Amino acid sequence: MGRSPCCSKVGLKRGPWSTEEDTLLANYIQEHGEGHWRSLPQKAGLLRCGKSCRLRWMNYLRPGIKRGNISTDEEDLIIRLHSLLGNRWSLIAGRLPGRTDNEIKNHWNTHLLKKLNTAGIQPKPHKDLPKPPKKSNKSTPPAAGAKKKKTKTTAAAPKTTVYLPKPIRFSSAFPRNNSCDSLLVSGSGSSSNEGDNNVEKENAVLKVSYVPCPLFELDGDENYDRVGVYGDDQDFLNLPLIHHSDFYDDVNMLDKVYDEYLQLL
DNA sequence: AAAGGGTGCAACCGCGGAGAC
DNA sequence: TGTCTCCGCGGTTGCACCCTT
Repeated sequence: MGRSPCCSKVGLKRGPWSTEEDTLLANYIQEHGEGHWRSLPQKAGLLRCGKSCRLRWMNYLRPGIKRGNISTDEEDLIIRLHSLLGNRWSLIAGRLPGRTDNEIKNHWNTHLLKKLNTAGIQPKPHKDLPKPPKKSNKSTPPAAGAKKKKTKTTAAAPKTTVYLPKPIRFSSAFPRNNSCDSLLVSGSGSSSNEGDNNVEKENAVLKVSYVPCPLFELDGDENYDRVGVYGDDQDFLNLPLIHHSDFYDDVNMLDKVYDEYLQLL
């Protein structure tokens, strides 16, 4: 195909953005709106490539961006969403208002991964899962792990079904307060002293939080989809779990996970 | 106080999807 | 149907800052 580079690198500035550049970009977007990133730098008087402008806007300049201080609740949610979605940072970010995919990705790689490792958990995003079906909706991203060297989806791919379950609450099953402490597993033994051993407690939270589940697809608005990656005739709910877990051994548990997720939102 | 290593974050890179033509 | 462009995504890198010795 001979894809041309997104921008000629000759004469374009790289590296950290100056406040002057930020101002130029922000002013231009305020006036003209987002989009047309390729032509934006020239029009805005920036010596940057469009991708760089877009990234700067999305991750830093965009109104409503929260920076730093990711709370434990947010961490918890990230872990849970990651267990559901894998490395689909944009989807995860979409569930955390004011957070960017880049920030979440960085936080995951620098903080949460370590925490999980400390807790003896090896996060396994759904690399081995079948790819989610392409939705007609443009917002559907590719499956995590299907990024590099991925082959084009075959035209003969089976027709897929998108499930749109109604949220059903199971609050009694997973009683939950703000910090999800109620999800602590008492099986590991001493949970007698409340709030004393923070590390153990945190690890327990992590152990519960990071539970591999079948793949879910979130759409852009406040609805959610359960995406069947299976053929029309197959009953998604009857399919076995792809990742086995001590915690989730039946379909009801999946619904509970769903409910937890909804409650978190 | 200085050096070295570690950490965290901003930015870049390369790829694929989607749409236009 | 094939090609091209734009856009967005996830993985990776570079570097400034922080911490330890």
